[in-house]
Amino acid sequence: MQRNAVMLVSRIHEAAEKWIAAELAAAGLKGVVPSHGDVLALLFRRKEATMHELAAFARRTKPTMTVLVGKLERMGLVRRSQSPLDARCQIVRLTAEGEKLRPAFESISRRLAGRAYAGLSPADARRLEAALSKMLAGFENPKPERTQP
Amino acid sequence: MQRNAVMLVSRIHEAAEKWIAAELAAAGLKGVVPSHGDVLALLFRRKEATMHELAAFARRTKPTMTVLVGKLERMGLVRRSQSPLDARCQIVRLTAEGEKLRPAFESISRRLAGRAYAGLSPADARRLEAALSKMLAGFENPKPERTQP
DNA sequence: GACAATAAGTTAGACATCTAACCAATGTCA
DNA sequence: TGACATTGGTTAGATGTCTAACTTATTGTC
Repeated sequence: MQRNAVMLVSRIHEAAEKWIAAELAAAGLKGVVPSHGDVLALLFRRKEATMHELAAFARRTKPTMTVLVGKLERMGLVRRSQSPLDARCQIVRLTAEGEKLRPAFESISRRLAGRAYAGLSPADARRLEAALSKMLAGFENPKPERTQP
Repeated sequence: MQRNAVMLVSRIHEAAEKWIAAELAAAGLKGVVPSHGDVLALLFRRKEATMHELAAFARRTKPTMTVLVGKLERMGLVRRSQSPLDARCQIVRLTAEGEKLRPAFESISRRLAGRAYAGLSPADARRLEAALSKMLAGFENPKPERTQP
């Protein structure tokens, strides 16, 4: 098994998603996936957001966000309403029920970071973030590459 | 936007998957996702494999592998046949058509690594892999954690 | 002001992915 | 040997995700 950086990144991503999903289930949110978590995370921070803003924040497409918010609405955690300023926009807000989840979310978020950085010195953590940032830039801003046959 | 390690890992994972899918499409494999690539990668290495082995290698469930191999079979890249030794096992092999893809795959794999490590010194790369390995272990072998309210 | 262009959302359809349930073949053990 | 457990694989159904096409509302331009 090769253990190059991309493989490691993939496996960490999958393991982290699984861990988060398990924590959400333990908090009473069975069937909630990390993307739902992103939606709630923005609403904890901003009180309200449009579908478009939620999609951008969660880095998902608009149709996907329609599905995600639809589920959260059926679960009674958020509420959708039409914006009075722009009739095209749907405003999404937390319900009282959704607001109750804030402490559980903050706890999960804190423990996630703790787990990720466990065993790393602050200097190691800084170097890790720098290296990952560089790696991300390499994928997101593709330079014209030297083609190797 | 927070740029902690988990967030960076998620974004790198998504960017890398997108890059790989685009490269596969450019190589004439429209609609082929990285998981299909994992299937082919093992077959390039081993000539044949059971569904179970492919699922373990790609870290996907057996039902998912049924779907993935089904698609590759419809595309004419692999062939399924029953094992003569164990009637339960399906043996999956590359077709001649599938074998033709080997050079393109090796090129993509090489360029992927090049892109991931671009701008990192060998020492940086080593430190990065060590840190990521530690992080992965933290998620996959969850230690009993100190609960923080 | 009329009309094209843009923007916000949804619907439709496809697909990878999962869990649960199932079938068939093999292994185990009294 | 025969009952039971285990293993390999598929089927069924649900869901998150995408692209393409569409609807409706706003904006920009002549």
